[in-house]
Amino acid sequence: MSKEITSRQQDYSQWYNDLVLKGELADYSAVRGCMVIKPYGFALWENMRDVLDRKFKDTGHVNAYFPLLVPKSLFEAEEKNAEGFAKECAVVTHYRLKTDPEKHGKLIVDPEARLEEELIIRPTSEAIIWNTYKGWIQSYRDLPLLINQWANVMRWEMRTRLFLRTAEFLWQEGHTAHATSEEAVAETVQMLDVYADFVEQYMALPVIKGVKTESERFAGAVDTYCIEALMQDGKALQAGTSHFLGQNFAKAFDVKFSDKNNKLDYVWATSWGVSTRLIGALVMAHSDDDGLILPPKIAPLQVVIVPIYKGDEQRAIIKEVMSPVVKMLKELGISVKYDDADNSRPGWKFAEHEKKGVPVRIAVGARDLENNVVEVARRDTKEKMSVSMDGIAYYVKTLLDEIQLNMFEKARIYRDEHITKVNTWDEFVNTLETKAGFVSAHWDGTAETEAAIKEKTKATIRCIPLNNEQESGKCILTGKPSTQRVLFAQAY
RNA sequence: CGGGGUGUAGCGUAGCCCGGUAUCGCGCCACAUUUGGGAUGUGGAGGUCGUAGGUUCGAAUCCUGCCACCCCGACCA
Repeated sequence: MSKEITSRQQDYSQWYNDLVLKGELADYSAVRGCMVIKPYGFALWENMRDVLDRKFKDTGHVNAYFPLLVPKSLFEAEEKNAEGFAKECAVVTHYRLKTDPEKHGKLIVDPEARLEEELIIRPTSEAIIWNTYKGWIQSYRDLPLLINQWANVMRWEMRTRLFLRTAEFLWQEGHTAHATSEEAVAETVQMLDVYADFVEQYMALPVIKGVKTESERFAGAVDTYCIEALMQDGKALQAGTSHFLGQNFAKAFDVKFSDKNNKLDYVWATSWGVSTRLIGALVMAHSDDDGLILPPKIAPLQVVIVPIYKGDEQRAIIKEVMSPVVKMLKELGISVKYDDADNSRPGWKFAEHEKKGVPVRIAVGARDLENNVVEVARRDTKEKMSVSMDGIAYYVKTLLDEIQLNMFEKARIYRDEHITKVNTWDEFVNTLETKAGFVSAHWDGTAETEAAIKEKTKATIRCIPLNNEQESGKCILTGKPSTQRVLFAQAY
């Protein structure tokens, strides 16, 4: 059916690109590794952002904004953080251009305008934020400090992919400061729960909550908590992270507070973030060979109505009959487009809206009007139903909820079927090669073994699941004793 | 950054080896007939051939640099 979209089977990567480009989520730009987020894709991001922002505020956070540029001296203050990001930083060295004396109409960097101190385009904002917090925190009364920022960041990645890994991306980053370690850990876990709830309830994407191993940890963190999702090709994708930073940044930026007993101590910190990468996850997890399939709760457009008419008179009559339906849907909080544009035919519109993943389509023609029905088609299962006009808005509202649940269930079943417990190295390798997905296996707890497994199979430890069942076993590679299974997978 | 590939109208392409001013399809515009799964006919518009140089009487074509994109690696959210 689809003339434009490469099938998953044929070329999974190309399928993904086709969906993003032809689903009008984003476009390539003239800048290396940077994409243009198109209106439809940005509307999706706005919906996601709005839900998350509400959740952050409901858990006591406020928004602020910090500078894009970070002086190098601040950036290097927290050693591990600086080291971790150093090789992917864009650096501002000059503040002026001038006309090229040799080539008319061209500009060159003015060598006279070199900055005394280079400025780093933030790959993440801990440095500039903690430098600021130093001035804001003196007493336990100033704590906790619970701030989030919506921003763009830049990481000069070697190889970029639309939404999944772009040089510049949009995200939110929460940065909090607390009086005790316990409180900071509780915050870290709370925000992980916020993310998990959002991704599962709104994006209809089941996740596994866990903790990263040392080698996968955020640079500068004591612990990195994460949510991991599974894509349709069996690869895992890190959907969000929440870091317990201990006192590392407080020490690096000298942020101390007096407690109730007038004792001076460094504050405890967290940071947490999700990015436009989530859109990539959404696309890869749910869509099919006909195009995007978007979950109703965050779809830019939930319902499209396509009238089918012969001549202007019928077109007017159908519009007349359907306008109360449109009104009613809007009153129920449903976004709806009445697509009676005369420049394309119904079949074209059907295909177009399927490609863009609109959850519900209503088609209505003269034949339907006679019978007081409409044709309702759902994007997730592609089922078509003839439904009475009476109470149609409520029917659609219920259907949207059902689609949301169905999408989650389908993804959950797929995910659960792709968590395989293995006990030997052969089973492990075989599972990765033939089935993919998460592989649950014993590991001896060392970074060396983890690296060796990555070297041999490309699989990494995605996480040690929270509330993990404790059981004794033997490491699949070394045979050394282990107390719990961890989740391996090949990842994006 | 290493290996492989690509860049010609909005999209997909032919032409390149062997230099002589760009082919076809879709889309777009106008009109007509159409409209329940990507309509049909007739007429028409649209191109600094990624970009900057070089060779040449003449470059989409040959040479060099650069840029971007795709795939595979290393790196990474």
